[in-house]
Amino acid sequence: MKHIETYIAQAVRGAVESLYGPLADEQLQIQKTRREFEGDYTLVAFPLLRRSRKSPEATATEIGEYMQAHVSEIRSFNVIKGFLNLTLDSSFWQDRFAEIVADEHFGEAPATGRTVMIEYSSPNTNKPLHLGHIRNNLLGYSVAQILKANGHKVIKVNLVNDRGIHICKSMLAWKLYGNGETPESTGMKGDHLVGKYYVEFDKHYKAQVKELMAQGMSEDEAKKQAPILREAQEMLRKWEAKDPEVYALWERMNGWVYAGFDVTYKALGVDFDKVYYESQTYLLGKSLVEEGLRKGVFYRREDNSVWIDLRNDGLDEKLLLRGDGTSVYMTQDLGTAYRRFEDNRLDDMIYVVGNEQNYHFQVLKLVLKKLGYPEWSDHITHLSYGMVELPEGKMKSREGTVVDADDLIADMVATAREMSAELGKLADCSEAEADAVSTMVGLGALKYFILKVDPKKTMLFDPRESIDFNGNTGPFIQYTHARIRSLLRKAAEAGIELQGDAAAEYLPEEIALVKLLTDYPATVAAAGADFAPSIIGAYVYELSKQFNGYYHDHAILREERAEVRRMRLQLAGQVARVIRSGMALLGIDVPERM
RNA sequence: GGUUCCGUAGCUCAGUUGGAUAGAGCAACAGCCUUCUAAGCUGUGGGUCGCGCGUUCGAACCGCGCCGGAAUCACCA
Repeated sequence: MKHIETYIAQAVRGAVESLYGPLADEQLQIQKTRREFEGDYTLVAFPLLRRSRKSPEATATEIGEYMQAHVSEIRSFNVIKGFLNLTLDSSFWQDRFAEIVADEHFGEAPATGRTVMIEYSSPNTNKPLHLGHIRNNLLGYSVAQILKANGHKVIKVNLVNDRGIHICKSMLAWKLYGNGETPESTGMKGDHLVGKYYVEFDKHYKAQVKELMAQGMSEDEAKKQAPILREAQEMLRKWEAKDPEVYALWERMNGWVYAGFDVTYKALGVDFDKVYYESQTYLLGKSLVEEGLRKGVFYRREDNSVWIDLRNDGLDEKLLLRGDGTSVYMTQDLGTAYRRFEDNRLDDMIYVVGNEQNYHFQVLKLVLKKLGYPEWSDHITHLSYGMVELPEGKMKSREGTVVDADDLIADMVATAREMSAELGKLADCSEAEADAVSTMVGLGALKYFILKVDPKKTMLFDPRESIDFNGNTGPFIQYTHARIRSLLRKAAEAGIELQGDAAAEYLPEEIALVKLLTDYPATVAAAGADFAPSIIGAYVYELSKQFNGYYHDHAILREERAEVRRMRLQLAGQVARVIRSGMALLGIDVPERM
């Protein structure tokens, strides 16, 4: 189905041009009529005054009269100040509704042939996932869903930071204090067990620093000299040299972490088409650095380190390769970017990474451009998101104020369960069904809460108060869906035929719902263009809210006129369908009952 | 100090890319369940859109300058 606004715009343009002659695009301003005024679409007359040489009111009236006479879909119009409000005939909307019902792929754009890669999650393997990762994962997954709905081929990738000093810290602490503990022996999730030893390391490290300082060493020196840190650094060197014992321990403990992550990812409902491991990619990019040196884009310092000078671009000098020839973050990212574009013929590459990396991505794009790959540079998007803060301020792992992802998910589900029990909602359900619904609702609340916020903004998360199940929330939308599904079940039980002709007079509220439904494809397109799940969230909420008002005021199943009842059931069914579809773009499931 | 981002109701957030009287939810208060699920619906109160100047028919939105906050500017990843 074509976007209706485009169709209307063409009709209006035709009318205005036959009155005043050819128009530039910016002179034709059409928008949906605001709710407080009567009408479907509004033409702003001000930009046309120079052509009409009349007052705003006279211009708008003239166009309105012309359109009413010449465009069959226009039923009436009114003019308020310089605004021409056009009302379409209700048969126009009924035809649109019939199109929606018939369209099996409503809301999905046809294939574009474009391939987009999106990287998200990108965890370290030394500790479990936390609230910040949740925002990242939900954003990445949702944007991937939205891009698919926009007709792109999407490749979801994870880049796991599985190597480095942080992993060695956990490994060493486990070796020293672990007594051979395993996830099996302790019953702990693997990522939590490894995280426990990361904390353990920090404890001993701090104690050692304190002791060295008590012996008269300066703080800076003590922080460098603490034996346990030296040992961890030694371990990293051994790892790079592929020392069999260290390597085996590394593989074993990372294996625990991956098993743990898998559980969390599954609980969150996110997945990946491909997982990259930094241990396999960290050497990439060195040849690109060589290339940059040859081209004179980079330069080498006396100590052999390689740099790029970006001061003319408003940035600083940036290190690309260490003096000892080992790679840094930027080296690796250049390499992976190169490989990804070469291997996959990507049209776009999206990185879902926190805003603390804004500078990094500025540099990455500039370096690629200067290396002579503007076609990549221009198609890299850093989908930057703000921190999630707690009422006490920022999360700090050292102070134990981190909100653990697994705990949070479990809490949300438990709360949903309690709420259901309190409201007596799932009394006649099986235990398994009650579990499934509570999981959907708890996660729906969490996901919607996070995704409705503009990613750029730092957001506040109050574990006690923020997550609500009433008002502008995931459960509100899920509930709307469940009520409609209940209606349809009952209709089926009563043997009411839903298919077929449903010719009936539409109420204004019903036209309003149809209008909202027709907005869905354009909403999906807008969300895709901006990588903005929040646009979908706002739309689905609006649709639910509007339907709830309608549901409250009008009988649907209890309506006695058969064709009106059928039309209303069909309308409700399409609302439920679009809710389900939109929520799926957010990665949120909707229940049949709740 | 440089760069980037943010600032809208007591709180959490929208605001269709410059349009009409700036909107939701939460919290507060007042109502609505013998009738399709009350996780719902209706109503009341609540605003110097951080501040100032400019651009124009028109600015929360664009430009400039301030104020406040965040991130970053590492031979960490």
